[in-house]
Amino acid sequence: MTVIRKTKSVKLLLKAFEEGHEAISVVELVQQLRDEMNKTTVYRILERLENGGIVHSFMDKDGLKWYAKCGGCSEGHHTDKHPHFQCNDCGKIKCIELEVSIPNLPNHKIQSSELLLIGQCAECN
Amino acid sequence: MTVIRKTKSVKLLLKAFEEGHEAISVVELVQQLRDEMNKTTVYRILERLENGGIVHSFMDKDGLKWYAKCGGCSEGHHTDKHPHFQCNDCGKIKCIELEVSIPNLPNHKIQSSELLLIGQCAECN
DNA sequence: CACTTAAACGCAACATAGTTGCAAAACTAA
DNA sequence: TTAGTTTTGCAACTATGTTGCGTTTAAGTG
Repeated sequence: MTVIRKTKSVKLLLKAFEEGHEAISVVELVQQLRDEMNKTTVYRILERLENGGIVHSFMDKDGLKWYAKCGGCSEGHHTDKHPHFQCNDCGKIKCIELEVSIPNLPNHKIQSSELLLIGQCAECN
Repeated sequence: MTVIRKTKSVKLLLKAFEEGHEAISVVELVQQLRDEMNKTTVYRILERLENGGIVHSFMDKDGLKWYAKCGGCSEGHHTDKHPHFQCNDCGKIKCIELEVSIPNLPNHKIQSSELLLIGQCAECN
């Protein structure tokens, strides 16, 4: 089991996930923390946090990477299969805490799934 | 209604969608057609074809853009909400012709959705 | 505390997907 | 044929994400 050391940088990143946002894009994190740490560090810490089951990642409608705090993941076994909603107007993404039934495909082994809902959020509607 | 002119380049691109593949990444198309046309042309024709409802696009697990032939789209109204399956081993993607029930979110207007299933395909399994 | 070892970090350079502006070429319609 | 519009190629650019490597920081041990 890999231990994630709570370095100064790690703490700063974790704090970013505590502040209202449901999900944050890597681009925004790099921008937000540009005075505190290098962008390479941001990428590497996020990878560590994901491997450790602290956060999970997914791609948005434009192919950019986002992270959000996991609500039921453990190392090596990310059970989070909840969908994400991205607003076409403000671009924000939030986790939708709903179970989605994944279709069963003959001869296929499904390991994970990503459901992205796209539209207009409550604020922009 | 926009008419898509069947230029030589457009015909070549359309042919690429007829040959076995279910979905093709832009990267592969650019590579495949590199002697026939410029990559900018590939991007622009794909955009036209999508607006015309001939093909639809989506992002894969790595944030790369893929296209596939629509089976029920018309201009400006892409009704294709079927999921896509991407193999973790060979990387190929195919359209899954199944209806998926999209959850209803209060105060949200959902305009489209993308469900990507990730695992191992029949060939790699 | 001093020393050793491993993990984390910064920096610069790189790789690659996708975009833009502009001029040349191709096509359409009269 | 000519005039006007659309399409294409090319080069330059933007942006996300990655890699290698040397330096710093932190953890563990005697």
